[in-house]
Amino acid sequence: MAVAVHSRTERAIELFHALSDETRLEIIELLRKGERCVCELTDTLDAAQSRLSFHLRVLKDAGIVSDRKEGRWVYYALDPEAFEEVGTLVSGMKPRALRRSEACCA
Amino acid sequence: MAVAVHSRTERAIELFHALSDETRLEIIELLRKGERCVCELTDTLDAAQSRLSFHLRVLKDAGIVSDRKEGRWVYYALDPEAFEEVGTLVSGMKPRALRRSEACCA
DNA sequence: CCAACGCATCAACCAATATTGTTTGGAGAT
DNA sequence: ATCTCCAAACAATATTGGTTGATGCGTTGG
Repeated sequence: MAVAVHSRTERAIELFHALSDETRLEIIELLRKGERCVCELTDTLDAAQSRLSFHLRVLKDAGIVSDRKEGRWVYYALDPEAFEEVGTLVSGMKPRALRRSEACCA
Repeated sequence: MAVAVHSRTERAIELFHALSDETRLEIIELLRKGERCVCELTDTLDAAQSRLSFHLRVLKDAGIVSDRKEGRWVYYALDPEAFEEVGTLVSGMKPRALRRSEACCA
């Protein structure tokens, strides 16, 4: 499921977009302490279940979290690889020229 | 100009949002080669001037690019500090527990 | 001084995203 | 079986974000 062949740029957009939302950053901050079920996230974040479900899906599609089903609960956890990937992407965006290579527009 | 006192989270959102758009990533890729005026960006990216102006503002507000006025041209360049900042932010988001600390919802 | 240029800003519009409430379905428990 | 609980899926609405075209302002060259 969710195959989606990504260009490098599309992948960057997906990751950065997933990280550019307050609720999702709060989820990530919570999950840093270890995996959590949706019920605890809704309690802690005081958010409607359907809202969290939406944001968890965005994070999951981006590969930032993974989910695991156990009984009637679903546990979400951070995927460390995603953060490595973001780090690599950011490194590749740094300027390689130190200002004023040669300007355009003479 | 653009004072805006940011919480850590708000700052992260601003940065990630600025990076989550194709046009803006293209601008960044171009600027890696050195500073450029808006006119060259419009030519290279084949984008309307007002469109680029919009995206350049987003990047500038986020501190990702800086601008320099010279005669009738405005030159934009990447600000390396911003990428350090993003790197730091990402590092601080990595999970500190390696899965299953203690689960909730027993 | 005026016309052309380079860029920012604004308003209007359209597309994409987020929120809310409701519904559906799967897993226990009784 | 049935009831309860958890979470995903759906639909409707509200909000945000990006694009476009027009306008305005400073700069430069004639």
